Amino acid sequence: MDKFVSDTLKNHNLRTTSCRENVLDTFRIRETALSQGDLEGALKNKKFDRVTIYRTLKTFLEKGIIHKVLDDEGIRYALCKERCTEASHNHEHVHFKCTDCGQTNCLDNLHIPAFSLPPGYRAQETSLLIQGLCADCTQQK
Amino acid sequence: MDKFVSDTLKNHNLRTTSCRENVLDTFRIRETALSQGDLEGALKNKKFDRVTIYRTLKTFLEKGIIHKVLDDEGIRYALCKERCTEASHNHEHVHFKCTDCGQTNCLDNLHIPAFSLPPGYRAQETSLLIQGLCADCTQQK
DNA sequence: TGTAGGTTGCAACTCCGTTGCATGGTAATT
DNA sequence: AATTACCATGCAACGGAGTTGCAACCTACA
Repeated sequence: MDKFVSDTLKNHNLRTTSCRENVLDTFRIRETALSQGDLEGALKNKKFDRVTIYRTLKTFLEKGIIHKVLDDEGIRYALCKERCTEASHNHEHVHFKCTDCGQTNCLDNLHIPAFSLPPGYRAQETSLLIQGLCADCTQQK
Repeated sequence: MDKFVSDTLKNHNLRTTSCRENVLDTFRIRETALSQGDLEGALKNKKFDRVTIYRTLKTFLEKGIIHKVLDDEGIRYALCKERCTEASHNHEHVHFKCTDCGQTNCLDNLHIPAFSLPPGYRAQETSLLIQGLCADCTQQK
């Protein structure tokens, strides 16, 4: 199994199990946001119970290994970059969803510009979802 | 029934039915984002079938009367402001979810600052979700 | 007031989120 | 290498939400 996978599990004090290794490896290889259904499909030959995949995702969320990605179609998950740890989860997320190929990716280099909230409001976490055409799909037009 | 309600239905070429009037009126009164479950609860004495409420929301979405609001907990819906019409739906949404009281509101006065996408990317629609404490909940701390 | 066509309620199905519990597996200790 | 405490898994089960088909009903207009 990949070094990133075993290291990640070890660094977050998680037991290395087949399901966790496979889920994490799928995120590593696909490099895009995945839904629970995507994972079930990708690992269907491994015969993991859907509850196990559900609990694996929940555990990874709690540990800060992945984070939620939201769009019109529902909830997906993506790997957190180095900036996220269990103690200080990254409080700013920028995601791009291509309306053509359907892929959703994190734009880690893009930061949310400053904005001013109404009086009395306090921001703790912000996420920006941009929908449009990704570079690959733009070229094909 | 409220004038806003009957006008809105008429302006979008929708027949005025009891369910549509009540759903729209609930949005008008509550002034916050509502889930299908919220609406079922608010209108449970009216005995509308949950499929009817589901279809009402779907119709309102298509007509641009409401729009989806997404956060960790799932999908909610909120009234679109004047800026949205069926032809040109507003392509920028800013929502604030209070982590204390749980309410989600549109921040119509707040615009998403400019940002620059990676080469080749084209934005069509953007939505910013800010989570934190709203003015009411901040005061109570 | 009658009619055409849109709307509703009901049944039914699927998918996802969630929990309890018994079983099985991992990792630390000896 | 064997033991063992505890965590992880699979299975069953439940509720909620999304979705569709269809017959009955109701709105809007002539």
